[in-house]
Amino acid sequence: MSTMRYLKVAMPTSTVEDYLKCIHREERIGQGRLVSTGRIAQKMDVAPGTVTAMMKTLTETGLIEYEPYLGVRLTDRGHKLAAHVLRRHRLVELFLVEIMGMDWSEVHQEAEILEHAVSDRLIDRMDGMLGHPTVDPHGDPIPSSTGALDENDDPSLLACELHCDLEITRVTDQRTEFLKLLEQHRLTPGRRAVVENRDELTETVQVRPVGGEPLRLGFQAASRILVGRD
Amino acid sequence: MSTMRYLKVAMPTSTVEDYLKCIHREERIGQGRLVSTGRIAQKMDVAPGTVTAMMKTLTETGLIEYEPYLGVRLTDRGHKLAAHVLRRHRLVELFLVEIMGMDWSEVHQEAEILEHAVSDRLIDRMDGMLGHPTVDPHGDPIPSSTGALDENDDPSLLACELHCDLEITRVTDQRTEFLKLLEQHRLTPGRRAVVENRDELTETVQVRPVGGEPLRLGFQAASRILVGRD
DNA sequence: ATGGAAGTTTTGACTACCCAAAAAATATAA
DNA sequence: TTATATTTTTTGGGTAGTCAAAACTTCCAT
Repeated sequence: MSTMRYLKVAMPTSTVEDYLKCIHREERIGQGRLVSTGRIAQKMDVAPGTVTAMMKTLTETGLIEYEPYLGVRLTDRGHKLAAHVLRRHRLVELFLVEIMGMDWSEVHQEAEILEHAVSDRLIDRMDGMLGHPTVDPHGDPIPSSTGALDENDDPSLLACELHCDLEITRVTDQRTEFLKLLEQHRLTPGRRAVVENRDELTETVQVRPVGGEPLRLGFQAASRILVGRD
Repeated sequence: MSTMRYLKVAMPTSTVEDYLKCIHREERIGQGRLVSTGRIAQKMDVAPGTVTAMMKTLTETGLIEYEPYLGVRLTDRGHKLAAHVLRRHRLVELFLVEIMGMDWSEVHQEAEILEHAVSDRLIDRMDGMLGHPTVDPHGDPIPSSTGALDENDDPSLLACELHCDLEITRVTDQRTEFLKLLEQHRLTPGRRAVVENRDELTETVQVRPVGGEPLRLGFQAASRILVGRD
């Protein structure tokens, strides 16, 4: 006899989708360690108790495994659902930039809402229209329609080689103003740049984009710009 | 001294937007008469008591005027908000047909959700991309960004002249299967047709599209196809 | 090893929806 | 004009999501 548990299976609400996205992201940052409810509360900007309550319902729907006082982790179903939301989000972002001509710095907010509203049929059309792209305007990988996601593990400006011509591959910061700054300095995905020096005392990195003025970034900011060699 | 009333002013929920759309439509059908809560309940597919409760909150937010036991009417603010939702809905529908290549018979459902999710900025882009259109794929007029809406008052197949070459201008029925049928018979907005006869006994109308086989429609169905003389 | 500090869960309460069924008002028909 | 049918409102109750603050665990430093 197998131990059966009854799962509530229903269309996930957009709130649930947002929690899953959050747990997915934090799981990656924490390299697979359990994600604490406090961390989720902070990222989702809700009270701690709200998260505990939600974790219980996500457990009942089989989307996460929850260890009280320790934290949570996504189940396979949770991972798959999170990947689908991410796919919608990132395809929408790319669509808004490529087809609608919007600025890469402003599409995140828009996609944050549309990701819950576009149908699979519409998403597939966008996907086709964009030529089955693999990354969004920020260099974030787009999960496949089956939920497969291959994160690149490029180093950030904090870990890459110095004095070496590198390509910006990804920016993992969605704040509009930060993205606008990068755009002004030609530090957007696809462009090339050289890290000229790294200073442990001031905790800054100096990066020079090809055809642009050098920019000095704090370690935190630098860690959100990933680079690869051609 | 003026009689001041405190209004709750907040971002309307998508539920509120749906109620306003419904009242707007029924107000038109009823030619300005008060719309009964029962009718709203039926169209919105909710229990009567639910509507009464919602009418109270819509009154508090200044979107409708509510006369208990008699019915409701939109205020100016209610009209304006309904027109904005309609604008979003209809621009999205046209966008899905023109830019995304979707079928006119299936875009209504999609727009029903997207109308609550697209930002003003995105809607303005769609509007520009489409060349500031005045009607959607079903011939429904698109309200201006200020909320102005000019309904055409073309006759339906039930009221138009017989044996006369007319242009289909609008179809006020969103059921996918009905729209597919019309498409097969070349009875879509922009095409031309002749009403060959109208039978009071069988309550049917025979319409012959140019370049298509004649189709016999019931009075109800016929009343939802509007025509104009070029 | 023990006494805070920090983090987590529980509790009670709130808003925005929704329903079923009882109560009240209005309309209709004899 | 009274009785009945119809419609509307009220009442009590439910779910999803939220917060504040009390209660409880866990962790860490002495």
